[in-house]
Formats: sequence, structure tokens, C-alpha cells
Amino acid sequence: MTSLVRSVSESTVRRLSLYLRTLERLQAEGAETVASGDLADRAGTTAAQVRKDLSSFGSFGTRGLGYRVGPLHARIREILGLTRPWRVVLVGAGRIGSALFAYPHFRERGFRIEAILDSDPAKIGGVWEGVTIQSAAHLEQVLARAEAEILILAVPAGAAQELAERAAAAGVRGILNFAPVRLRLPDEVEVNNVNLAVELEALSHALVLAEVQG
Amino acid sequence: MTSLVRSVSESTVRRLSLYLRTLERLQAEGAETVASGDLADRAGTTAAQVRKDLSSFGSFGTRGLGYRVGPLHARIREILGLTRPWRVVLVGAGRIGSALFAYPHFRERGFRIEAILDSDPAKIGGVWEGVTIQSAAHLEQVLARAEAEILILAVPAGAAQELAERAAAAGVRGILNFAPVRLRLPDEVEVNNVNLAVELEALSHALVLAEVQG
DNA sequence: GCTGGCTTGTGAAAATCTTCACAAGCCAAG
DNA sequence: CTTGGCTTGTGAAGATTTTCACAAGCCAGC
Ligand SMILES: NC(=O)c1ccc[n+]([C@@H]2O[C@H](COP(=O)([O-])OP(=O)(O)OC[C@H]3O[C@@H](n4cnc5c(N)ncnc54)[C@H](O)[C@@H]3O)[C@@H](O)[C@H]2O)c1
Ligand SMILES: NC(=O)c1ccc[n+]([C@@H]2O[C@H](COP(=O)([O-])OP(=O)(O)OC[C@H]3O[C@@H](n4cnc5c(N)ncnc54)[C@H](O)[C@@H]3O)[C@@H](O)[C@H]2O)c1
Repeated sequence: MTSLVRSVSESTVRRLSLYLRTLERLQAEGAETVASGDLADRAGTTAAQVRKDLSSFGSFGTRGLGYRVGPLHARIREILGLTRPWRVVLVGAGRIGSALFAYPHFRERGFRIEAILDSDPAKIGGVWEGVTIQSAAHLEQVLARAEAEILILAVPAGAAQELAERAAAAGVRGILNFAPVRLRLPDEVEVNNVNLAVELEALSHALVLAEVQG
Repeated sequence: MTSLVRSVSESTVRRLSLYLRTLERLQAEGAETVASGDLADRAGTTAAQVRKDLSSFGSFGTRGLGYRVGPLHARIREILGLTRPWRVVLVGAGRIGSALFAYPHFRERGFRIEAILDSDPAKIGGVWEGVTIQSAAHLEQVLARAEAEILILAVPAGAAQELAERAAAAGVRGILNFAPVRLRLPDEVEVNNVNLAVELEALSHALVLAEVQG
């Protein structure tokens, strides 16, 4: 392979994101190196899993010592595509939308929310930290002006499909979708769904199961 | 097995939650029955997967016809533990916490937020839809009074572990954790983590990968 | 420069999850 | 009552993911 980024499995990618955050903590603590077992404990997995994950993109730990925190952090940032900023547009200036917008961590990681859209006349024209909420009717123009690559969809389920289609047609490459619907879009658009109902229901299932069994 | 609830795999559980919502839509559309292929299309999986998932708890579709929407819906609610209400306490009356509290869907599904806690004196004493925000110092008493089974943790990462430990000691059985830290708790406490940074970073990885490859 | 103690990298095995493929079975129509 | 068209339920196959186990290798200390 010639590229810095190799294909790794979906579950590995999600763990890499956890390792990244763990490495940031280690850096803050002043650690120079970290062993797979330590990283695993902190991230909630196993040493073997950590090593497999890291070896999947040709890693460079040192036997007897572990991984050097700084270089490993840099390498994972590369793999995850975090070495450059992403231009993001947020659609839906509601409760979830405002929480995401105000969350500083995303901006720090390079996800820049360039524009906010909503359909509610009461919200349009409002200003959040210097960003004016615009009408969703202008979705295409806003996406084009911002050269947006990622769309965050935080609108009611009924509005999601249409907005997603328009965004896809306007050239958006990835969508983080909070609406509890399956979006039907061309294959070249990456969609990642966040469904909080699923999370709560998985928890409730686990509790019921625990009642019945051991 | 004697119980109504059987052990099914984690991924099956998550899909069941998606099927549940799809079935609710079908019910609203007046559909009496649904075939595995149709359910699969709407939920974003395959017909074989749907049938495997449903057969894993001894299902009762009708060959040539499909599944009856009503009974299947009821059965999945049972499996997911949604046939009875859950007593929930929310800790962290911030942006994510307020979005979750205001989301009507959770209440409709039986997740009842009985109390809200925060540590910020400016927030304590505030009232949200009739629920008064109380001091997190009283966590144990509030949990006991509410007989809380589930805790939603929407506090900064630094505060999460301590609050989780106290809640676990006070008898909470499940935690939905939004703080980006791994909670270390006794095994009998179920923890489900929601990490939005992971979701965004998985998306960014996919986009970088798409640039490099086909 | 050699030794001892750790830790990585990785094939192989095990476990888990998904897809395939088709017999079994039901319904409706004639 | 029989036939035809569909669809389920499910073993088996295939794919993927996780765990195991150990040789290879590095560092620090002597
Ligand atoms: N709040 C939660 O905790 C929560 C939990 C799970 C899922 N969700 C999902 O997230 C999404 C947003 O939820 P929320 O709680 O923020 O809702 P919300 O009602 O607070 O916000 C939705 C926003 O979208 C705007 N909107 C509606 N139609 C639009 C359109 N066509 N174009 C542009 N903007 C439009 C509304 O004006 C509003 O500002 C929903 O799909 C919801 O189901 C929310
Ligand atoms: N907002 C987002 O989009 C977002 C995204 C990803 C993750 N998160 C995570 O969710 C959590 C909450 O985020 P947020 O944006 O709602 O933050 P926030 O600052 O808006 O809210 C946090 C709330 O917790 C309260 N709090 C702090 N310490 C407490 C304690 N010891 N006991 C009780 N309450 C306490 C604060 O007073 C505040 O009201 C954080 O861990 C954050 O990392 C948030």
C-alpha cells in the first residue's frame, strides 16, 4: 500500500477513537510510552485486541517497552482523518443541534461547524457564537458556499430524508444522522446513524435479562 | 426455557430496537402483516438477517404471509423490556441532559425521568416541566426515594466515575453514560456508553478512506 | 557484551456473526 | 380439494472478529 490510511474494520476504527482519547490523557499525564495492556485497561478492551488493532496498520511499538505515546497518537489521528479540518454544516437548531454546536471538543478535533440551518422562522436569523442561523430553504447554496463535506442532521424524523437527499445532491460526502430513520442515499455518501433510543433499549434489555438469569 | 426473554446477541438486540420502530410505522400505516424482506428494507438490513433475529426467540411468522405486525411488535417490546416503565434519574442538567429530558419519545417508551440532579448552584432549584433540579450531593437519597433503576450520566468526564460509583453503591442497575470515559464498576451494573466523538471520527475515517480508494 | 525481564507482532484457533439455500408450510384462487 | 406462488425457519457454509500463545526482539543493568 502506498497510502497512509489503510482499510481497517469498523470495530477497529471505533476502538481507535477510544485509544486516541486515552492517549491524550496519557500525554497530559506526561507518559512517554504505554504498553498494550495499560492502553487496553484504560480503553476497556484487552491487550491482544489493542495489539491486533494497531498491527493492522503496520505499527511500530517497541518490544519490552510498549508504544510511544506521541507518535502513536499522531498515527491514529492520521488513520481517523483528523489531521485536517472538516467543514461541517448543522441542520436543525433544536435541542440536540444546540448541544452539538456548543460542544467544544468537536471543534478542537477539527470539525468546524460553518453554518447552521433551520426551518423555524423563530430561529432563523438567530446568532450562536457568531454563526447566524439560516433558512433550510437555502440548503444547497449554504453547502456550496461553505464547501461542506459533512452534514449533521438533527431534525425531526419526517424531515430527514428530504434534507439528506438534497445535501447528497449538493455534494455532501458524509452525514451524521440523529433522526431515527434509515436514510436512503447513493452509496458514495457515508451515513453514520446515532440512535439514542437503541442505546436505552439495549440497556433495558440487559436489565430484564439480568432479572431473569444470573 | 421458561422465560419470555431469552438471551440474544448484542447486535440482534440493537436491530430489534430498529425493527420495533419500523413496526410502529407499519402499524400507523395500517399494515396487518409484514414480510421479512420488507422489514429488512425499511430497517436497513437483509431478509435473512431479520428472520434469524426473530427466530432466535422462537418466533411465529406465517409462511407465505409474513409476520403479524401487532403481535410481533408486542413480542419485541417484551424482549427489550419495554412492557413496564423504568424509573430513571438524570444527572447533569447541561446541554445533553436537557435535550434528553425534553425528548418525549423516551417517556412514551416508558423511561420515566423521576429526578434531575446537578452540582451547579445556579441550576439547582430550577424546575423543568414540574421536575425540580436537586443537588447532586443528595444523589443517594434521591436514588433511594425514586427507587431508580437507571441512571443517565450527562456530566463532564471528570465527574462521571465518582457519580457512577455512588449510584452503583446506591443500587442503580444500569447506566447510560455520555461522558467519554470508561466507567469502572462492579459487573452487576450494566453500562452503555454513548460516545459521539467516536461516531464523528468513524465518519471522518470513512471519508478519508473513500478519498484514497474507490 | 551478555543476561533477565518485559512486551510486541502475528499466525492459528476459537468464537461469533452473517449469508446462503432450500425444504416445509400456509393462503388464496379456481 | 388441489395447485401455484410466496415466505418462513433453519442447518450449513462462509466471513469476520476476538482470543490465544509464543517466538522474536528490545532495553537496562551489570
Ligand atoms: N433530544 C433528544 O434527546 C433526542 C434523542 C434521540 C433522538 N433525537 C432525534 O434527534 C432529532 C432532533 O431532536 P431534537 O430533540 O433536537 O428536536 P427539536 O425539535 O428540539 O429540534 C429539531 C429542530 O429541527 C428544526 N426543523 C424541523 N424541520 C426542519 C426542516 N425541514 N429543515 C430544517 N430544520 C427543521 C426545528 O425547527 C427544530 O429547531 C430528532 O429526529 C429526534 O428524534 C433526539
Ligand atoms: N454536548 C455534546 O454535544 C456532547 C457531545 C459528546 C459528548 N458529550 C459529553 O456529555 C457530557 C455532558 O456534556 P454537555 O455538553 O451536556 O455539558 P454541559 O457542561 O452542558 O453540562 C454538564 C452538566 O453537568 C453538571 N455537572 C458538572 N459536575 C457535576 C457533578 N459533579 N455532579 C452533578 N452535575 C455536575 C454541570 O453543572 C452541567 O450542568 C460531557 O461528558 C461531554 O463530554 C457532550
